[in-house]
Amino acid sequence: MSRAATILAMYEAMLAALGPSRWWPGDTPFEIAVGAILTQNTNWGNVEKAMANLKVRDLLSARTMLALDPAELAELIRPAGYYNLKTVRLRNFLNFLKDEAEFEIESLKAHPLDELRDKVLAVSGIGPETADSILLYALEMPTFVVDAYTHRLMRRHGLAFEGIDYHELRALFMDALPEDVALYNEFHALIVRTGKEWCRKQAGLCAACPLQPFLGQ
DNA sequence: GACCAGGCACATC
DNA sequence: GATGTGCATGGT
Repeated sequence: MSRAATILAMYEAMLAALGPSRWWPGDTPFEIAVGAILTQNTNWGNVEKAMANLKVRDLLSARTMLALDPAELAELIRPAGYYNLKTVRLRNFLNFLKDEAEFEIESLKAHPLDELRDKVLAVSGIGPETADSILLYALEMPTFVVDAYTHRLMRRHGLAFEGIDYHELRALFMDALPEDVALYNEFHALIVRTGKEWCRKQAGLCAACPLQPFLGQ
């Protein structure tokens, strides 16, 4: 089987085992973008606590959050960890939304994908995974999200060389798959869900993992 | 108490 | 250009 065919077959296997994901967890494009920043190297459960702090105070809008005292914002997002750092990163992104979109995140959709991706990546604190998460899940633009689970999965299955970087791994998926927002969305979600369930950092591969049959291909 | 979780920027060599 | 380090909470 070609690598592209294997990748598609792995997708089908994960989908059959887990069912559709309905990602990203978040009600609005702005909420999704905030979650993408807060979840950097952090358990999603902690992010939910921070999001709840913002939501219950009705602060979940770009204009409102930028007007907040940074120290207050930091206290609200504290459960998400790295809260001082993430306060700076969030504010960098909020200023970007103000300058580039007059606080209307969805207006960013008017930009061509590659151009917008470069602009978002230029925001300090937004790296490739966060940028792609925002573009794919908040703005529904066709870019593939690579994360630690994706690296681990592809390495363990011998589908990517050791030390492959973000850009190369993203290209590997985008070359193998048709350009399809819904497919990219579901694929990344399934990789994360599969990783959480069966493929933690130090765990061996579990026989029950839907991807077990693909080992060694 | 150690390890882990949907990264990123920056320092240093 | 590669490698190391700081950032921090909460669950297992």
